[in-house]
Amino acid sequence: MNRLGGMMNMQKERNSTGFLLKQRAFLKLYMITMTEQKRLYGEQLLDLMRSEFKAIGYKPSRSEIYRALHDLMDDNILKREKVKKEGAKLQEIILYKIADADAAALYKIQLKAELDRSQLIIKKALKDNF
Amino acid sequence: MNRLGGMMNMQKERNSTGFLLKQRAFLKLYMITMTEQKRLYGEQLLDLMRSEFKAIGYKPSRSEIYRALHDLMDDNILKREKVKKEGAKLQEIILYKIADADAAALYKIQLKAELDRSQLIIKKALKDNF
DNA sequence: AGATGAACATGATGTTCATCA
DNA sequence: TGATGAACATCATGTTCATCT
Repeated sequence: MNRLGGMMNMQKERNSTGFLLKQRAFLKLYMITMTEQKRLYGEQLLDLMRSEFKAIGYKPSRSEIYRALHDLMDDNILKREKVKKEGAKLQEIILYKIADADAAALYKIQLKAELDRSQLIIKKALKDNF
Repeated sequence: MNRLGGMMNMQKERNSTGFLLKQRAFLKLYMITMTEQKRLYGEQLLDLMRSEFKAIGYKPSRSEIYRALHDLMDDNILKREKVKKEGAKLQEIILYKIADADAAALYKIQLKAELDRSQLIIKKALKDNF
């Protein structure tokens, strides 16, 4: 079916039918921005997201946060730094930092477009149906 | 786990984590509104949706349209009417009409809330990340 | 042949369990 | 014992196939 066998998979990040953006992408965007502002580890990022969106009624799951972070490492946008958690217990946590600022910026630009498009869809639905 | 065994499943229509509304619900809303305005059959509803959203880049699949329609019949919001398609071929099509206007109105109210909430999520993301 | 719908396949995401320091 | 992540389960949705007039 694919005429050029060597054409392979660019742009995985896509909604085949083009409906609203996916939660995973949404979370990746937030993980980047939050990491730009402050070094945090997974559990903190989860708590922060939940408290931020509590009023709106959105409560992301723990796994989805970790999956977003792992994705961003695969994309070479974030990198990890293992750290001994200060305090009594010797526990290891994983702090994230930006690995490639340009790649991060590019991803954000793409997500901006996705968010704008999603907003258009919702606004149109509100106009058409109410 | 469930203290009251007889409590059973009210409110199926829900996003467990409360992210954006699902495509199915979005299409059900449109199917109701379009049917209020004009009696149409499945394939026409599909074409209409696709042309309406072509500019935005959203192209719903045929099956998802039919699933939305079937759902609405299960909900007793729409009902069907088999009709011989006028023109040469004797072909049967299925026109939809509102079965219960109150139920339709109620569903729309609920979807309005879902759309508003989704819009809040997207607006917040635009504000927080850009 | 166009319209409908079921069957099938996959993707997105929630839930549970294991591990590690 | 809290943090991390993998394994598992399920739901949402796209694709393919069958049927009927």
